[in-house]
Amino acid sequence: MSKSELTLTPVEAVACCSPLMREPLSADAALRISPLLKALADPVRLRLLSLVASHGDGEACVCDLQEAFDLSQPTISHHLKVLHEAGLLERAKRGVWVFYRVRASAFADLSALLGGVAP
Amino acid sequence: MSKSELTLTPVEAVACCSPLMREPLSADAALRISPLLKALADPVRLRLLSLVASHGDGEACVCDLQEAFDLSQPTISHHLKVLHEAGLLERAKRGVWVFYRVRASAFADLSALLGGVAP
DNA sequence: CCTGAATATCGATGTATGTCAATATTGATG
DNA sequence: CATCAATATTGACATACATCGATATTCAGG
Repeated sequence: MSKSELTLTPVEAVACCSPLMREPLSADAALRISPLLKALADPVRLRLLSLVASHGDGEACVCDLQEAFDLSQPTISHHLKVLHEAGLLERAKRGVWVFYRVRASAFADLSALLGGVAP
Repeated sequence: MSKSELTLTPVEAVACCSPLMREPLSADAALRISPLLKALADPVRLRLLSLVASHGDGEACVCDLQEAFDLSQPTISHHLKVLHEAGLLERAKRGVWVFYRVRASAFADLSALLGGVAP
């Protein structure tokens, strides 16, 4: 599929919003932002994200991540997909391995939205 | 049930954690933090929070909030309860009315967790 | 090519969650 | 105290989601 201008990842949808605390969020904006928070709002995904982010070189192979959990391989794969589709993780396939990397800007945007530190 | 010292609201559980990006989140910490994000991860609750925060005086009556939604009264009441139990909103009953107010520190903590702007 | 390893997808299942209508509770007021 | 208005609780229902086992896909080596 091509990436049209109309399909934003949840992360992209957040970047353009004034902080939550300054003015009422439109119903539309809320609908675009909530999937990003849903993606974050799971203990396994929080740890996955944190593991990737704090891994050497900011990149981690799926095989590195599985070991940290007592969950099946499909389950980990599912969670990584959710994080990727939300725009929080980048995917890179090298040989048989798949490496994930955190999209740093995602967290700056989220932090701006929530923290409300006005520019 | 009484509120013992051992039961923290999700917000209280976040305050003590180093940023997501610096070191791997423990399974335990992830379990304590995720309910807070779950509370946020709903479009209605995002708007409720934003409405309360941006309302005059930082405080809003339930009656003010209902009008903004095309949802039943019990549904709004339910969402406000979720936000309150997560530690994101304070409740104050005055007469027949109930007023909600944002717990400002909650967002500072969240922002610190996600943004990773180390102190 | 065939095999094995790494990852993804599929289908099923139990549990959590958003929503509503009905009802309960609480407080102000006649 | 009887009543009405504001909010909360309950019970029911449909949908979403986390998880698993089984299977498919993709790639490297022999």
